[in-house]
Amino acid sequence: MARILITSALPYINGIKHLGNLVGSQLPADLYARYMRARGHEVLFLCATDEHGTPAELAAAKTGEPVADYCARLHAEQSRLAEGFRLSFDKYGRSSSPQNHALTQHFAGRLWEAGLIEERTESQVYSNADGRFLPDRYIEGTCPNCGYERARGDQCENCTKQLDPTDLIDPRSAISGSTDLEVRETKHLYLLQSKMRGALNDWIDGTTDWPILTTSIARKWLNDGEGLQDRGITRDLSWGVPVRRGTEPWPGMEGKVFYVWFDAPIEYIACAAEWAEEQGLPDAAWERWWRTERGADDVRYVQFMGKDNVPFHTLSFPVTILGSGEDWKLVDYIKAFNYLNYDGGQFSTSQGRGVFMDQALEILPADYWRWWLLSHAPETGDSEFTWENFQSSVNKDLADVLGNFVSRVTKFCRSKFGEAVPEGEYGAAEEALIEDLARRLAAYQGHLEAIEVRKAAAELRAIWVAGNEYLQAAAPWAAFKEDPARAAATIRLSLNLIRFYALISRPFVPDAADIMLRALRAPDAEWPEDVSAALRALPAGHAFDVPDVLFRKIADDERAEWQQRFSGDR
RNA sequence: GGGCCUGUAGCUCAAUUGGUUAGAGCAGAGCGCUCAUAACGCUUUGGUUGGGGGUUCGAGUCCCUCCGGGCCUACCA
Repeated sequence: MARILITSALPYINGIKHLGNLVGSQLPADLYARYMRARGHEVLFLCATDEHGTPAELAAAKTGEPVADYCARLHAEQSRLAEGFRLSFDKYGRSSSPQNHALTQHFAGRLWEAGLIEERTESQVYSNADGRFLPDRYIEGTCPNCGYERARGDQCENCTKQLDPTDLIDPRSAISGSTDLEVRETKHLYLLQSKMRGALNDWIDGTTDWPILTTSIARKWLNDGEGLQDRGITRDLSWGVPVRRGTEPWPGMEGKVFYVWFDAPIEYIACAAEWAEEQGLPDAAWERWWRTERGADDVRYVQFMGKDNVPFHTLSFPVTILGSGEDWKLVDYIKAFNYLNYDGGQFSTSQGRGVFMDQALEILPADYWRWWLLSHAPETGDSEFTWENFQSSVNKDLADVLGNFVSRVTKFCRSKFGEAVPEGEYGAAEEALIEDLARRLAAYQGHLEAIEVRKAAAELRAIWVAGNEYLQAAAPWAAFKEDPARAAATIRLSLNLIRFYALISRPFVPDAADIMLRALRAPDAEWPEDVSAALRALPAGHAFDVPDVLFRKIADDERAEWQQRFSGDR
C-alpha cells in the first residue's frame, strides 16, 4: 500500500467557478483520489479556496461586505458546490486560515535567513481616491503606441505592446476612474528565484515522465531572456498574511501582506494541518505527509492544475520549499491541463458565458457532468464543450450503454426468475468474457495510474459495451425457451457484471455506482482485483431490487433551451 | 515581436515515440434481435493526416517554409 498526497490547484475566491475551472484541476484530481483509495492506498486529497489579493478585496467592496465576511460566504458556497460534484476532498481549506498565516510567515523567515529574500524599494502608482496602490493592470489610459484609449498598465490589448503604467497617457484608476494618481516609493520583499535557477533546472531535467505541457512551460521560464527572474512576494494590501519573519515583526514592512502567489501554495501544507485539527489529530498526523524526515519520504505527491498555474508550481513554490533548507516534501508529478472552451469561444466569468458549477447542478446530477468533462478532459490540447456533444455523450454512453444494460438485465431477471440471482453454471462464453474483461481492466487501471483521463474513460466505456455484446450473443430471452438453465447462467453473470461495473465506474460516476450497489444489495465495495472471483461474488439466491432508470436522456428541446440560456449574460 | 502547443473522417479524439493496409466513439447507410430507457448487436460508407518542399528503404510522426487555431510572455490570480 502506497501513500499518495494529492492537491488540486486552489480556486480563487471571487465567485463561482465554471466547468472549465472544474475540469482543469479539481475533477481529475478527484478521479485519481477515488481510484487510488479504491485500490487500497492511503490518500490525502486536499484543496482550498485562494482568498487573498486585489480581486478579492474589490469583489467584497462591490457587495459592500467586509472582505473577511465575503470570503467566508464564498468559501461556504464553493464548499457546497464541491460536495454537489462529489469532490472527495479530505479537507477543503482556506488560504486565510491561521495555519497558513503561521506557515507562510515561517517560510518567509527561513528564506530570509537563507539569503533568498531581499528588500527592494520601488516606485508604484498610488490612487488617492481609492486609497491604495494599484497593480499595473488596474490602471487604464491611452496607449502611447497605438492610441487605444483603454490600454491597461501592463499591456495594451489593442496592439499587444507591453507597457509600464507610467507610459500611459492620461492614466486613471480602473477601479474608480479617478485620475488623482501619483507615483510613490514603497518597499517590497523579493524572492531571489534567480539564485535557485540551477537547482530548479536540474530538478526539471531529472523528471522523465512529466507531461510536455508542464516541463516546456517550466523550461521557458527558466531559460527565457536573462533566465528566471526574482519575484516580488509582498503587496500593499490590508487583506492577506501580514509580513513577518517567522513570529518576529519585519521592520519596515508594517502594514504589508504577502503576495497571494506566495501564500497560496503554502496552503497546500497548511491545509493538511487544518485537516489534522479538524480530525482531532496531533501535528504528527499531517507532518507524516509533508516532512520527509517524519515519514513523507514514502509519499507520492501529485499536483493537478490548469496550464496557467504551472510556473508557480514548477518554480516559485519549489523555491520556497527547497530554499527553506528544511525537509519539506517536493512534488513528484505535475498533471497540467489545457483549457476547456465553450461552444466556439471561451468560458467567460465576466460575460456570464458558459455553464457555472451552480447552474450545472440545477440542470442535471453531478454524474452527467463528471462523465462528460472527464471523458473530454483537455489533456493534449484545448477542448470544447458543445451542447450537442454533451447530449450525445450522456444519452449514448450513460443512458444507452451503461444505464440500459442495468435495466435490461434486472428487468429480464425479475420477469423470468424473480428478484434474486438465479442458479447457473458458467460455460465457455462466460470464461471468454472474463478473460476479455481482465485484459480490459488491466488497461483501464494502467490509464488511471498514468492519469490518462480520456483514455481511462474510453476503456471504461469499452468495458460497458462488452457486457452488451455478451448479452446480445448469449440472448437469454431466446435461450430461456429451450434451455432455461443456460439463460439463468447468463443472467447470473450479468447481475454480477452490474456489481463489477459499479465498482470500477465509481471514480467517474460515484452516485450511479452507489445506486447500482444498493439495488444489488451489495454493500461491500472492494476493487475487483480478480475478475473471475468478482463475477461470482453474488451467489444464486441473492436478492436484489430493480432500480429506477439510472440516467435519463437529454431531449432535443431541452438541449436547445440550455444552449440559448447559457449563451451569455448570466 | 519572442516562445510553446496544436491542425488527422461531417463532429469529438487515437495512433505502441520513424515501421505492414492511419484507428475508435458519435452522426450516416444496411441487416439482425425484441430482454431493455425507440434501447442492444453485427456489417458498412467516409481520410492526398492544413498546403508545399526536404531527409529516409520507409514520414501523421523528423527538418524547412507558408496558412489557420490556442496559450504564455513574469504586478490578475
